[in-house]
Amino acid sequence: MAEYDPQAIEKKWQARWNADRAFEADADPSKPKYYVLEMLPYPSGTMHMGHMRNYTIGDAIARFRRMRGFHVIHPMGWDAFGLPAENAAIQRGIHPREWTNTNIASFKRVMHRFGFSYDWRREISTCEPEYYRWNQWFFLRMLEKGIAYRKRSRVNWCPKCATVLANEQVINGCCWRHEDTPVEPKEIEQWFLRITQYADELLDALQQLADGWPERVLTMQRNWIGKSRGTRVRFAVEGFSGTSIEVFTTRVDTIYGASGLILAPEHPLLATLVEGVEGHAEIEEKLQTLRRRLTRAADIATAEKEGFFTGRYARNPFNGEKIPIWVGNFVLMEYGTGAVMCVPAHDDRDFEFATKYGLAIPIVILPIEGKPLTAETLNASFIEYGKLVNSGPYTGLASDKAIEKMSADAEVRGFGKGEIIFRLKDWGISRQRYWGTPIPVLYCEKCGMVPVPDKDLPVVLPPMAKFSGLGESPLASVPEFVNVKCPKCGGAARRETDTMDTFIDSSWYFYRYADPHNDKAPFDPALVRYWLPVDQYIGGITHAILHLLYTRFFCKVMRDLGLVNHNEPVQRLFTQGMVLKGGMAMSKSKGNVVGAEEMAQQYGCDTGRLYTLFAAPPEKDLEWSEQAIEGCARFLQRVYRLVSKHAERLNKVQVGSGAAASLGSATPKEKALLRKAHQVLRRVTHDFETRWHFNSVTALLMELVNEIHVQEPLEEGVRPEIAKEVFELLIMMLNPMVPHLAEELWEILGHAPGTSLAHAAWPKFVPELAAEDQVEIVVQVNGRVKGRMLVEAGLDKEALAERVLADPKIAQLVDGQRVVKRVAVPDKLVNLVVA
RNA sequence: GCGGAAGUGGCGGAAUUGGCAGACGCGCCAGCCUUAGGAGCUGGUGGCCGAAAGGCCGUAGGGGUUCGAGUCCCUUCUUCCGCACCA
Repeated sequence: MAEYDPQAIEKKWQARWNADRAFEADADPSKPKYYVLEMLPYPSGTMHMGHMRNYTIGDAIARFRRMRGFHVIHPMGWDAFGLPAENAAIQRGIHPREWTNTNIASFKRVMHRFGFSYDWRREISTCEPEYYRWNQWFFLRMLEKGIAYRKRSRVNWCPKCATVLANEQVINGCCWRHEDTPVEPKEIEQWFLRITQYADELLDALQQLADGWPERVLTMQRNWIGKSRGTRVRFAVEGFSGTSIEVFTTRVDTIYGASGLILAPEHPLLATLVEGVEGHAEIEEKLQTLRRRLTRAADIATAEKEGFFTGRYARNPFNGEKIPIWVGNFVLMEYGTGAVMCVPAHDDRDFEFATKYGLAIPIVILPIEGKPLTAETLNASFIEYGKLVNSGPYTGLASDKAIEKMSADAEVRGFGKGEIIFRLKDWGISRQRYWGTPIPVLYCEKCGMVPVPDKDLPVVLPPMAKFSGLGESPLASVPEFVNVKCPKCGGAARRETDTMDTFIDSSWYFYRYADPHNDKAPFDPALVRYWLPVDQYIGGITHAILHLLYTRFFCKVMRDLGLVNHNEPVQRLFTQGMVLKGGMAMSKSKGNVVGAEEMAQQYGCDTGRLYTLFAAPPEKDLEWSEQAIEGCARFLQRVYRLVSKHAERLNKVQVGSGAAASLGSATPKEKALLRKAHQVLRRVTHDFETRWHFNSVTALLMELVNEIHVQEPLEEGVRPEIAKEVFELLIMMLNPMVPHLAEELWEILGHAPGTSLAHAAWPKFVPELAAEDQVEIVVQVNGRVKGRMLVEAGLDKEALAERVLADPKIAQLVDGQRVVKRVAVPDKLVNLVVA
């Protein structure tokens, strides 16, 4: 008998699928569609089993859905722009395109080697002009709508390289190539996308995603958007008529307790304020120190609070009180107004600051219940809502009422208003890098900023010979690229030399899959209407915030452009766990990778697929074990041997009428086999449809195989058509997970050569076949298991209790005791409560 | 600090709605087969007591609801993850 030869089998079936175009599907409104999407990879390094887990899960789902009769779109592509390609160019002298394309070729080879059921006609690569021209097109549309705009913003600057560094190139506050050189902040003009315009909608729509997205992803997005309701209040500065400082607070009810204002060290007003103040030079120096610490400290959050008095005072607009203006390292310029009021009695941070620097700590909120606060007993701030005291006309109000009233009053009196602010900031997309999408605008001496007309798209990334990693945006060093004529006036103009953040590429790529070769538009809306939104997205938790927020934002922009008619791009999201080796995520630098190709070489990809599905539920991390994988290899061998052994007897037999019809005449062995097979089928189908616990699915299939072994020899007491039906059930259930072996066994069992299982109909669960004739009833006395007995299945509560009590052995258990209560659960148990 | 997830044998992990805890696999033990085994097959494998029958204990700790709790409620502890001086 032939042994299981995964290498030969896998090669054979991959060639067959390829020849049959088995996984190609075109839009067909008469059929239900299903969009399974795995996050597109950044092609870098070698593929390891950590990568493969993602695709294996997606492939199992795609294959299952096909068998369920869906028209499945399952595409793959490459997130091909990015910094590592450019770094490789700098370090090894390879062009980024060459480096990237080599990696893509290698990734693709491995994916083919694993037999993933992709429709390769839809493959995209984001670094090709055919793709990124549409990034440019979207950018121009956003420019028209005022969503894209320019403003000055801070970047990391390495003085030695004389270049801008990406965040990833900053290590411990220093340049990645000059580890002793601190990065300096530098302000340059950059492009932004107004994602904040959609902040409210991005937040609110999370509710609709509650069913299909993991709770923690929703929470992370919610926190990232960070909606906060509060009040903006303007404090006039003493001695500067017309100059005021605005603060944002969520607790305007505590404002009578403000004993100071604290500004962020970068606050723009500071320069004016401290000018001419006594000890000005000293103050300037302190400011410089604080600012430097802010840029350098890796752990700002845990840093001790530091600050100093500016020498100036402001007036609390509510009570006219004069309060000192301070600078504090813990006040963030990026959030709110970059200035806070200091209410030590009712804010932890202010309390710490005030205690350190001796600011007053007036109490203005008292707890509703419990002991009132006094200055003597106050050893920490009281931050909860309560009742106002010492607050002028607001004294006696509850916090929530006071906030409402005081915000309204501030507006009436003209020094503030209620406001909602977000933590979310606009998306800075300018990158001073080469390997990305050129931003399609130019700057004309006469006309200023001019968008590149649509007809001139794409703005093609010029080939570059040298990558020094020095200087500003690399594109600035290519005169043929930079120097152009203004499309408006024909005069001299120069191109924008920055490229786009690569998150743009991944924000809409899965729309392009629906219509990947369209050269008139990013996609045909009709095709997108059919295929989108994505039914199931699968990827790592690492993208829980940025990618998934940006893609939601893009969807809403496309909707407002009239390109799509849905509000959310992804209906269900699944975040799979990582693959660990030695407790750590696989990575080349840690030297703990299990290469996908090596793995396929040693065991075959089906074994690798099965192991990644079996070793842990898909959402949990999975520790790679060389020992445990042997178990999966053994199981597949066992299945192969089992089917081969019976093939000769079974492969001429027709299965068709179905076993259900002949149930009445079935032998005990046949009944046992069919029962197990259908019990397993019921649970496997449920798992494939809802929660994808492939580990449990695999265990069930192992149980079925064990049951078949128990019923051996099948030649005695099992008709071939029944045996064959059971084998077919097993093979079809295996197909989504180990498709190559399943196809081979299908053929061995007598199906015409090349009859692919890819579109075979998923077997139908037959309840009568799964039903037990007899069930073992657990008999409990006072909740403790005391015995078991076999009864016919389906007895109702009363009948079951009667049957159990009629049994002499059971009667003995409660002999002489009074049964005060009988609890019966049909087909499960009887609990006798005795006094 | 805030938010999220989770704690079950030596290990990975099972356990639809509250109903036999430990399925399935790894490892380990014993046996069979074999010239040999890092192959295959059979049986065993939560702890304690017991020759056995059987009994007691057991899902991080404590308490509760219930005829019955890994599952529900309260509480304490631990671990992992995310955000983190967000005013």
